[in-house]
Amino acid sequence: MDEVLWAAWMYYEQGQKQEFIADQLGISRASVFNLLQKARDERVVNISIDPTRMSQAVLSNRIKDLYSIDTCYVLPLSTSGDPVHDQIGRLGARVLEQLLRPGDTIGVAWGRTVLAMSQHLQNLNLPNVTIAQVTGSSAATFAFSPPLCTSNIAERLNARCVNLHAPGIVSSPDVKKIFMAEPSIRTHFALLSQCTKLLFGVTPIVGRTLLVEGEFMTEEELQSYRDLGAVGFASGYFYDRAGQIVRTEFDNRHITMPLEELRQVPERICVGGGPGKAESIRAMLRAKLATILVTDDRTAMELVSEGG
Amino acid sequence: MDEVLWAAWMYYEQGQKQEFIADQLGISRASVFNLLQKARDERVVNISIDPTRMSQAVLSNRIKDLYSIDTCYVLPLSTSGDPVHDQIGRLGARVLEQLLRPGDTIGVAWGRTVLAMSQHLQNLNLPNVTIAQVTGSSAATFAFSPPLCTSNIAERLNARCVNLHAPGIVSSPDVKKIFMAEPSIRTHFALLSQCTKLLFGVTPIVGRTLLVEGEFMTEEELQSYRDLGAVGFASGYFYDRAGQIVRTEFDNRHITMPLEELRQVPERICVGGGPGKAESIRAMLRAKLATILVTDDRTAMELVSEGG
DNA sequence: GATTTTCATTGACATGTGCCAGCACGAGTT
DNA sequence: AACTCGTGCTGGCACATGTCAATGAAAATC
Repeated sequence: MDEVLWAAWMYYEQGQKQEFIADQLGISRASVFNLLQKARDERVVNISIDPTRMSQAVLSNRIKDLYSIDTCYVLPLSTSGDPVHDQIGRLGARVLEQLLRPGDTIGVAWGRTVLAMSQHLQNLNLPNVTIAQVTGSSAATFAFSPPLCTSNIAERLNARCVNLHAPGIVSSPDVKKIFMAEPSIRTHFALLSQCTKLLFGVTPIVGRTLLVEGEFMTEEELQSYRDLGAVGFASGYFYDRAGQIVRTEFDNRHITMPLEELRQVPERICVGGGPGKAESIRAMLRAKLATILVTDDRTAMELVSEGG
Repeated sequence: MDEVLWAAWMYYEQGQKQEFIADQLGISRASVFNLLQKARDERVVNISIDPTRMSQAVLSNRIKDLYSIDTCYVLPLSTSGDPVHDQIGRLGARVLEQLLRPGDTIGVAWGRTVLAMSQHLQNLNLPNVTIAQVTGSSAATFAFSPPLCTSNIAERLNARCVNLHAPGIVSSPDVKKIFMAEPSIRTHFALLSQCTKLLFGVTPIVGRTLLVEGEFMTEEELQSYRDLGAVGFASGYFYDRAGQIVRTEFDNRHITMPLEELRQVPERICVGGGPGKAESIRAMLRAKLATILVTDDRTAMELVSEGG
């Protein structure tokens, strides 16, 4: 344990060669390499890119102006092995790390990218940070479910984790009302209304979607939104191409942060990108759900080009 | 500029090889190397070690308990080319980066180690941080003078820099009184009393010292402190082996933060180490000038061993 | 106590990186 | 136009790093 630290210090801060360190510690150079590997794995060393730079590129600024958001971070997407949502999660992690302040309360939705992001966060240790689940859980348990996204992020940030102990969807509007009147649920929503930051993904609603596959809703329920012109879903709400929120009776059974309160949150970070998501993201931006966007360069190109 | 960013991202976040990046960008591998170099120089990438680990070692905890301070960071000192104060400055930089909070006001003294520290700070960008000079300047201009230490740190942290526009030593107590009554000086000292953190070095007062060489005081003035049993100087005050503050008429001509206010600052970080400093540091700790100590392992050993 | 499993450690080889001298090109100078 | 200077890019070599199968010591199992 201590050896990892010493090796890391000598290598990364003092710029010593592995061989020198091996001599000092009386072990083989290969072992020094292993110690350094461990140091990286256990995040004893932080190697990270200043995310503000990612928002200074030309593309970022055009998007920022075009959609009147506060900041846009654009990732240079490479043909590496990692899937797109993983790479975006990585940049999202850097962004959150930079934006995080002591005393923050962060509302977290769910999704593949949000989970990926949680996995790439460094272990930070700012005082008095709270991570709160924005949406109730779905019936099925899958890797990127709301409680998992929330608790993963809280763990990495050494923050208080507040899960929402309620289903995401209930059977009738009346049941929702009953739930919402419960003291423990009321407390949770009171906390949510205090959020200083919000974190969510986007999903288009064409073809097979996570919404249906995650047993969050049925194909029929989803279709009813499509019929009303919805093109995407983010932070708990559906919206159409023009950025208008689309509602059906489903909303009355959905236990999630109210739209008015959501829009009050000063910093609302949306992480999302990859092929086929551009249209959905464009509409989401028009709906003013996000103030900060983290995406990839391909999607960013689409966002500025077909100004449709 | 953009290329630096892309290369850095692909290399450090995606783990691509330089050759691959060279292909992508259509340049030679050597150029990619140069871009990465630039990225490191310009601090587009941050490579740093989590300093909390440095305070979890056995040695750190013994010092912490022995001298009743809040935290002690211990550096594994190697026989590398870098001088000791430079290495300690490096660790000090990591510590400050971790402790820094939005809205902080940081009082900065001066010294070789404090300057070294400023040079190793990353470019951070927390809102509303102020760096204030604790002591007036000396007549001679040397590299680690109070205004330089202050402004270097402020620059790196993108913080407001407030220099103290007054000499460190004046010719008589009356002149000090006149200075202290000046509105601009009063404003400065009002700011200092609001400090949330303090940063200073230590110097032993045997042999040729910076105090005399920096033309801060004369050899005779220094000797008068030695005669009264002083063994060190830190954050503007002399103290003896038992940790008692030692005063001479010199104090009445010294323009610096008052002792009572200094001890009110919640986090007082002392950076210092290297051969011959242990005794001075021990006495400084007894004088309760610091709450946080950053030092090297050799000095740390001395601090716990000869419990004199 | 013998046998198997696990795991950290290592030497040696394969690969990636750092460095430097030399080249090409544009800007400023005569 | 010729010259000089400065800057940025590149090829190729020396060296540093990453990888992996083999080794041996400790722990677990029988």
